[in-house]
Amino acid sequence: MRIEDEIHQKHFKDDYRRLMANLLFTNNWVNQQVMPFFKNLGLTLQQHNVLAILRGQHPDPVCFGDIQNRMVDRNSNVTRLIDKLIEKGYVTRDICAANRRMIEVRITEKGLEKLAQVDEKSPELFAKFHNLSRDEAVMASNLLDRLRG
Amino acid sequence: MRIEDEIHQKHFKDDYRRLMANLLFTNNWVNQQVMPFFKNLGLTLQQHNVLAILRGQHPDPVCFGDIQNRMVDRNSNVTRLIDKLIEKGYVTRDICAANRRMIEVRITEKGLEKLAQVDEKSPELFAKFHNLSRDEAVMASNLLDRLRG
DNA sequence: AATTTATATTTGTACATACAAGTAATGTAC
DNA sequence: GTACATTACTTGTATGTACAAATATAAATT
Repeated sequence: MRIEDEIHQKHFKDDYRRLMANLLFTNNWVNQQVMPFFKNLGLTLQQHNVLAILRGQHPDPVCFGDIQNRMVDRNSNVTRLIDKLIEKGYVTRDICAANRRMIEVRITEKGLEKLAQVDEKSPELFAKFHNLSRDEAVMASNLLDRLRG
Repeated sequence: MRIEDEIHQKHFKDDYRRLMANLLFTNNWVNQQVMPFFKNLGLTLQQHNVLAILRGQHPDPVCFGDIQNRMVDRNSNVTRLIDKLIEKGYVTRDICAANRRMIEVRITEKGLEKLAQVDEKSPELFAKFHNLSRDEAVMASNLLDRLRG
């Protein structure tokens, strides 16, 4: 469905305004696909993002700053995200011996199991994106890369 | 800059996961361009969206349900958005005589002036999107339309 | 070594969102 | 015309975000 029809707007002032509206609208659409999926598994999208970053380095730790820089959503408050993940037993946190300002975060076995559970179900989530062919997905992604300059 | 480099991730499991990360990341990027622009003018993106919808029907009123359906971000709480806009004197609200459940919202002169002020400055905002040609903006927009199915 | 500057994380707070429940007016069925 | 359902908006609340200020450690400067 064209963005014009989605938001009942006859036309846009120019193609860039149309693209901006479309990006914001599509982001909401993506969130509506993604949020219930993760909610069912007892996670938020951001919590999952952190766990995936930690698995990438496992068994090495990752510090807060690095987590922040690797997150898709940079605005997340890493301190509070980690608090939640500790409550659930998915990560551990320790003060770094070499630099006591830094916090070493590691994923636990329980965290790895949760991620495995997510992986098992995730094809069901990504099926919702298969309205585009793989080539089109690549093309869209490249256009977004170029949009950001 | 490629999404891989933005979030320091070597590769994605497939092109659809890459696209999803890219969409969420790019949405944040867009918000970071857009938010300060509107903040400077004393509005939020959603408040501006409502005002633009009201101008489209001016001098006719628009009811809450229609505002909701035309908004780019459907999750906004229209009641509270309108409260804010009334505080600022940009809109009026009246109970609809024909159906007393409905609320008629209208943009004021002051609201129209504020929108004119936004319009005057907006080329400065949209210049940030000119890393894509117009044709590419159209192509990106069409891919997003098709992604949503 | 004391002072300043920079880095890494935490905390506070105002505001926004998601989602469920509540209220009030209208429409429908009997 | 009373009872029930539906529509349109409002309110409450828990959680999340944005942004600024605070803390604590380390590094650099004098």
